[in-house]
Amino acid sequence: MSNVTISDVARKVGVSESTVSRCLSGFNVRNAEAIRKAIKELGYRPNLVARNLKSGRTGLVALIVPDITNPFFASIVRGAELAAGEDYMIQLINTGDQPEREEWAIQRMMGQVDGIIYVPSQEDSQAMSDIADRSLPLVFVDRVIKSFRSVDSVLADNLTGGEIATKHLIDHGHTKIAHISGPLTSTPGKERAAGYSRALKADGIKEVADFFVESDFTVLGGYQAMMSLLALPVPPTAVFIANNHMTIGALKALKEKAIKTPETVAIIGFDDHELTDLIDPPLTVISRDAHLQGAIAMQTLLERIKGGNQFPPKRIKVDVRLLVRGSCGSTCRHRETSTSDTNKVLSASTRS
Amino acid sequence: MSNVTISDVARKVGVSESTVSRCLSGFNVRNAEAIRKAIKELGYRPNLVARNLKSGRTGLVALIVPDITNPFFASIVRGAELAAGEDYMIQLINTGDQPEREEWAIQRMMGQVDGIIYVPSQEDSQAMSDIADRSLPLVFVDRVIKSFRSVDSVLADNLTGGEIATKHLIDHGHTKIAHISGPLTSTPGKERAAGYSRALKADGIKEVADFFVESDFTVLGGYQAMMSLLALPVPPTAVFIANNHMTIGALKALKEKAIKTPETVAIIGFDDHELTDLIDPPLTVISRDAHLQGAIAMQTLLERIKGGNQFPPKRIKVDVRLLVRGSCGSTCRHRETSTSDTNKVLSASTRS
DNA sequence: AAGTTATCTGCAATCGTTTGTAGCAACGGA
DNA sequence: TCCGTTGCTACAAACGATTGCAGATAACTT
Repeated sequence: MSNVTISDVARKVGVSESTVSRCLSGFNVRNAEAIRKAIKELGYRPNLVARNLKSGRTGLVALIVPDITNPFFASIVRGAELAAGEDYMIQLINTGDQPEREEWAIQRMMGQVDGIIYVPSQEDSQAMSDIADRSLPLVFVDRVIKSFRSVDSVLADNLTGGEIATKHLIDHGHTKIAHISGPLTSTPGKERAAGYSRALKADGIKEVADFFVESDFTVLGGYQAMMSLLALPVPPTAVFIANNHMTIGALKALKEKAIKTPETVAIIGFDDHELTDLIDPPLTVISRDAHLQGAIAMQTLLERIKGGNQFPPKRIKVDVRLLVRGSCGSTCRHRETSTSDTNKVLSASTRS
Repeated sequence: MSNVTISDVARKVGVSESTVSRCLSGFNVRNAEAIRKAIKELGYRPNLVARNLKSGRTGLVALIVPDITNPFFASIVRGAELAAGEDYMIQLINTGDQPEREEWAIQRMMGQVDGIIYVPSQEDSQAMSDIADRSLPLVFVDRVIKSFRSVDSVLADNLTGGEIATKHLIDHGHTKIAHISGPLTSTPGKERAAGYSRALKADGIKEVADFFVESDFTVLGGYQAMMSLLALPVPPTAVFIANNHMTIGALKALKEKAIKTPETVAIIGFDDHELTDLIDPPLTVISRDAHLQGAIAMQTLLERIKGGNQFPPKRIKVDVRLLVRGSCGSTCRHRETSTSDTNKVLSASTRS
């Protein structure tokens, strides 16, 4: 109960409320000492809600993500928080990839936050019609909604990632290369699949329809997809899997079938994990700096909050790199390939 | 910019602001239809900040955790969010286990949220003096601050967990059993270590000072602790490790030294992980339902927000269970041992 | 000492809602 | 016909802070 107000303090000291207020905001005030004493004695804390009403800003930023339990999104959130500093607090919402919940969240957040960082589930969501009208600052992360071309976004270089991953498998002599993709209605699902196709085409390998399985970015989906690949008359000898959850599912399938990796089936995943180098064999993956991605998103949002629409929409792509471990049959020596070095600058300022 | 206010709507329809307000809160109003139409046309959304100022509540609950990147805390947050429903939103703060940041967070949250769910880093934190004065509802999760005996808390049954873990190693014939513990200044660190000691004592095994390494719940700490154990003249044949991060570090150490698990050193961890059954060997752990723990915490907090101090402080303990996999030398058949089944229903597990 | 600044103070309006109170009309029962 | 009830409505006062403005006091200047 925040029952002690600024007027209690004022009364106790014998000055007006405005004097106390000014004292708090750093102005020179005659009885500053007495005021500070009274504040301490009464245990007064300014009511931020009232302050915000007057100032028109809330100091809150909404972070709408599919599932904080996914370490990748957790890192994004962490990075965003670090970049927010002390001025902005984070309001977290998990959507579970349910469009209705996303819509609800957006509606609820409007008028309550100063801006939104949003990882939408589908490229054709309708949840956003209002947000544009009311010009609430918004940044897409990891995925975008197609109809909002003029909104800032911070994506990974998925196309290049998919390409590098597939090329890596080709370089190991594979030609029967499958892809377990995410939903093609989502940005990363679509782009990584495009990278896969492009790499195959570049090496003149014909795409086999059976080798392309569209799944749903979940553990179960990855499991089922891998099972269906293994059941093919001519199964693939290598699989590129489009995200971390599906990779886990696929590995469970391989383990269940007692199929050897990388001897029988080589595996390359997308997005790293704390434990990827402890599993057997250590997993080769395409990785990116999720912290950085979250930090850039927050930074962009804050600029937008401050600057309004002064500058044109940004479309930022974060680097992707190949972490070679054991699951494609390479040596375990870590080799890293990076798409470019353009955003190392931000990296330096946002790291803990 | 939330520039369209309730008075714009009122003016457009030709009624007073209060009529619009009442219409929004479900009262019978003559021009209800016209009002709804005007709201839609103008794109009016009530300013929640103003509403909150009047009502005195914010609809916000702070969740202060050490690190959302730890899947265990992520699950707690997720569980808490689900239990919050649509009435309360979550404000997330990562402290990185830094006491100053915890204190800052608490100060900042007061007067901004209706309640706090808090995972403190140390049992003797000073951050909390104000919170008690101002009787802001509070629930501790996973860890407590000693000087606040009269605050609700939702802990795991760490003592039993440590006991079961150690007993499991004893049952496999081990006598040279080490423990890598968390900080003894934290609740789970202390209690799990106590469980370890109790189990050894129960079987008449003498505690060896060298086999008890106090670490810090981090990956690096676990790595170093395991290294020091391996460097002993007589190294242990089994190790109970007090949390997931340290277990990862310890496994890296074992892998680096090419030491076989469970043949040379058996390992049992605390807290499960998505990938624990994919690593080699699959990891035997003590586990608990983090989702549930978060959900109970939120539920308790909401009761406290509604009911004030009507009921005495709750100290809830969540069950712990043993997941037997391969890292202690058992068969891979999943066996589960649970401390009890009392808290399948949320409200059933209250202990004084 | 008088005039001019500079510095501080209190009053009152304001942010956008909600809500108690009193007024007003319509309606029905006697 | 008159009065009591019902059902809405508008007015205005909150909620707890910030801030423009004008007045008051102090501090200089000459």
